[in-house]
Amino acid sequence: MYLSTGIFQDITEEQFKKMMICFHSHQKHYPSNEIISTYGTENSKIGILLEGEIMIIRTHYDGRQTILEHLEPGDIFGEMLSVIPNSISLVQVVSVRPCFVQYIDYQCLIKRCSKACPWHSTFVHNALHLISQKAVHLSERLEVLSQRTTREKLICYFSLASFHSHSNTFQLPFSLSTLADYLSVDRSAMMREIKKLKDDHLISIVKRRVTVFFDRTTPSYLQETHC
Amino acid sequence: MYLSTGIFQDITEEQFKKMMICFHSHQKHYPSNEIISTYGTENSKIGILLEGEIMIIRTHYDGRQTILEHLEPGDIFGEMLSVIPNSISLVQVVSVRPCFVQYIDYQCLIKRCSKACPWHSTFVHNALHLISQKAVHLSERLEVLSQRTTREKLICYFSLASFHSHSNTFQLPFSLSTLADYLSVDRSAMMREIKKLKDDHLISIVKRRVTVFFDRTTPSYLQETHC
DNA sequence: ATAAAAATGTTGTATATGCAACAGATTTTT
DNA sequence: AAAAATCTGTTGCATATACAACATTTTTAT
Repeated sequence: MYLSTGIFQDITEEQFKKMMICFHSHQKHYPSNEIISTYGTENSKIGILLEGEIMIIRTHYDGRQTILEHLEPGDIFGEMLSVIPNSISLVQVVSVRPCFVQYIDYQCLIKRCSKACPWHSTFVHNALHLISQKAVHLSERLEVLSQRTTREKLICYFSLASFHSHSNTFQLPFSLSTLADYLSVDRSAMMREIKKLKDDHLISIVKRRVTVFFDRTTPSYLQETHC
Repeated sequence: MYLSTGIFQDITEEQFKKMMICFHSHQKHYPSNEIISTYGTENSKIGILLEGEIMIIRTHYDGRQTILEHLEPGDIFGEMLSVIPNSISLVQVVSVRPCFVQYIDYQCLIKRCSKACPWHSTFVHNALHLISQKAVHLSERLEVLSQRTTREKLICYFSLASFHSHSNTFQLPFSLSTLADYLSVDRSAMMREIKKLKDDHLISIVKRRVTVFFDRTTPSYLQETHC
C-alpha cells in the first residue's frame, strides 16, 4: 500500500524510497496513545505519518487540553515546520492509534542535496502546500472561535463541516465532549445550545451524524430562537 | 533602502532584482485605506510588501470585522499561499498606509525556472518560513481565543505580547477597540475587565503602552479579583 | 483652526455561559 | 460477562458577557 496524497503527491514510491535513502531517513512504529514527541525539547526532525492517526495537543496549565492538529497519513509534523509557537505551554504529538512514522532531517528538506534529485522540488512544493493547508485549518478554527456566542460557534462549525462534505449531512470527526473542547466552550453549555438548535429545527444529531437544515452558503442562519 | 528580512532574507538587492526580471514581475503603489485585493476573485499572484502596512480583514455578514493578518515590509500575501480558506465570508487585503507591492506569479515561486538561479532555493525557503510564521501567529491567536473568559483572553494576549517584547512593558499594535475585535469580545465588556485588571494591579495602560505585573513565564497569573 | 470621525470610558440590563454535580447510556477494557 | 471508563444529557446557580446607549476625549481630515 502506498499513499499518493499529502507529501507523496506526484511522487512515486520508487522515488520516495530513493529520497529516503539519500536523506538517511528512518522509520519508527508507535502503539496507540503514545507520546511521540514533545515540542520544545529540541527537534530538527520532520515526521511523515505513513499509517495511523496523530493528534497534536496543547495542555494548558490548568489541565485543560486543546487539539491543535489532527493528522492523517501523508501529513507531516515537526517543530521546525510546525504551526505552533514555541510558547510556554506544553505541546505534545500523540498517537491516537498505532502509527508508522518516517523521519527526515529538516535540513534535508530545505537544502538542495548534491545529487539534485528532480523530485526534491515536488517534495518541497508538497511541504509548502501542506503547511498552507494546516494554516487553512487553523484559520477555519479561528473563524469558528471568533464567533461570540456558543450558538454562533456551533452554527459556524456545522456550516464549515457541511461545506466541506458538499452535503447538508456529515459525520462528526470526534465526540461531543471533544467538540466542546474544539469550540472552547463549556460542554454542558454547549449541550444546552445544541438542544435549542434541535428545538429550532436547525439541526439534527443522531449518534455522530449531523444534518443541518439551514443553507450553508447564505448566512441567513442567524435566526432567533422561537421564544 | 533595501530590506533584509522576510522574503529578502539572505538575498541581496542585486539578486532580487534579477529574479524579478526573470519572473516578469511588476510593482504597484497603493494609497492609504485602499482595497488591494479581495480573495475569491481569482488570484494566482503573490504580493510582496516592500513598503507600508497591510491588514488582511474578514468582514462578517453582520458587518463585524476580524483582522486575520497584519503585514509588514518583507511579508508576502496572496490567496495561493494564503492561510485563509476559500470560505464564504469576505476577505480583503487593505492598505493601512501608502504601500509599495511587488507582484510575482505563484508558478514562478514553486516551479524551478530554466535558468536555475541559485537564489531561488533561498527564496522558496524564505516563503516556507514566512508561511510557517504566519501560521504561528494564527496559532497564537488561537491560543488567546481558546481562553474561556475575557479576563483570561486579555491575560493570555498580554502574556504573549510581553513574551515577544522580552519585557514586561510593550506597545499595543492597535487601538483598544481593535483589540476587542482581535479577542473577539464585546468592547465594553473588555473595558470592564481591563478596569478590573488595573484594580488588581496586574496591568497598567498609559495610551498604548501596556505594563504587566505578573510573571509572563509562570502561569500564576490566574489570580482572583480582590472581592 | 474647525469640523468630523474614531476611540475611550462608563453604566444598566437581560441573557448566555461557566461551573458543579448528577444519572443514565455507551463504549472500552479486563 | 463483568467492571471500568468515557460520553451524553440535564439542571441550578452565580457571574460574566453581549448589547445598547451615552458622554467625553483624542485623532484625523478639511
